[in-house]
Amino acid sequence: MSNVRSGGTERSYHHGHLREALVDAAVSAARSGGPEAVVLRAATRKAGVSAGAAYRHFADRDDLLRAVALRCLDHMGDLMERRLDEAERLLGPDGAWRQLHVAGRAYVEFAINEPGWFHTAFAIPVEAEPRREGGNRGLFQILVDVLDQLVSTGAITPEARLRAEYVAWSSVHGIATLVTGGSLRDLPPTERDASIDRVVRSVTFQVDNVENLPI
Amino acid sequence: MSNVRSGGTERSYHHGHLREALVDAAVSAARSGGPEAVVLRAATRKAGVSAGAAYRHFADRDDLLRAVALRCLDHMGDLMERRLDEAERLLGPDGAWRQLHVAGRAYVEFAINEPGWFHTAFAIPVEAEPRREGGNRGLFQILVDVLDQLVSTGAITPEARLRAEYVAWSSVHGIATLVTGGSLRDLPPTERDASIDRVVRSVTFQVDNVENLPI
DNA sequence: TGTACATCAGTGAACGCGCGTTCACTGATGTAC
DNA sequence: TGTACATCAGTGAACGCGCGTTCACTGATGTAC
Repeated sequence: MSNVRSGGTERSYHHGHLREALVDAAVSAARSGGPEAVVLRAATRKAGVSAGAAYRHFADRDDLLRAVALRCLDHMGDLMERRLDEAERLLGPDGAWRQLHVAGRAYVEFAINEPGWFHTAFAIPVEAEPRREGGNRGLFQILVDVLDQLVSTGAITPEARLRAEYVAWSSVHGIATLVTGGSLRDLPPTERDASIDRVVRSVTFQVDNVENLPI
Repeated sequence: MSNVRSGGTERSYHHGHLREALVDAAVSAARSGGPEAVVLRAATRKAGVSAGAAYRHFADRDDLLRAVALRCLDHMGDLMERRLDEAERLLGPDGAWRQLHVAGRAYVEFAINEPGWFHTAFAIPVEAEPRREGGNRGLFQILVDVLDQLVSTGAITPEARLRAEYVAWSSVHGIATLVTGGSLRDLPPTERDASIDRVVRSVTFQVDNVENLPI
């Protein structure tokens, strides 16, 4: 079974697409088990190949984990792009604000629906790959673009734009983390959703205000 | 060395405080290595005791990890209480806002100065212990109290108070996570600190605003 | 005050586990002539 | 078109590792009489 190619033909000595097959296997393990489930030997087993074969394609286990994390980030970026595309049709003059809102919501949506992938995406440092043809812009770039649009449409001042990515990202990443396995893991779903809603909405006010506090 | 009591007397067959000794050992391992460094066998070795002895005090490894996480949360709560106490002397009429600010800052301060403990604190679900004599109120209770004071001093409306803990906590937990080992791990320190500052300040606006957005 | 005994904290040896990684090898592929 | 050969992806056996956990045991402690 496992040593048969997708076409149904017997697997030859050379696999042909082993690298992808290993990443596929590990990505699917990570989906249910998170980063800990990214296990070299398990991936080779699933690909129907001996354990040592992995080392023709990855320097070590972390190298595989990085590849898996990239795929998880990619899935996340895909969802965000998709949600932004869907929202674009509905766009009014306050469009830039709504994009920020939609992007944030999609971020948390992904974390909730794919907690394994979400945690794997951030389990190891990866430097962004050059954008692939047909690929999404990447999480961070999407956020940057949306915030830049707030400035270019005059919704916020350039002063408010400064470090706004950290503000927006922190909120959304924080609620996503707390709610998927963190301390808020056991919130009842309706309360959980209301909280997410409150957090995502409040990002607007965070980004929009830059006055100084008394201290 | 390791099998000698603190008084310098030879260790007897019965350790006397093995549970604490094991937690101490594991807490100190977690400080530099995070939750993965909480290893039963290592803790017994450090306490100068056989591996099996741990099972007189902990059901399994997770049981030890929970005890360690509680201690980490406790350290965190201590820092927050301390910072709040220090700030109290300086308090003016806008005191409640400043308390929120100080508490948030202390949260991130802890994460940055003790990343191992910070990650261990949230590595496993723990239900809060009853408050010990002289102990702190616990992270979440501190946050709740501070937010309640915003209402009682009239700084925010009861409506704004609703789910404000999630909003405040998400921001602060998000930036702490991203900056300690997360995607913002490599931010240069000055930029990092400026970002933390921006995020913590912006919590105010998040909490203070509850208007509805167009969507 | 002394002795028998229950209690229970710690011993030490062993188990099974699955992992990451290395290495000399072998089989398939494709290229040069 | 056929043959020699270099290349390199995959084999399979082995290594060392340290872990969590169990178990029959032993030694110290404190309590009842």
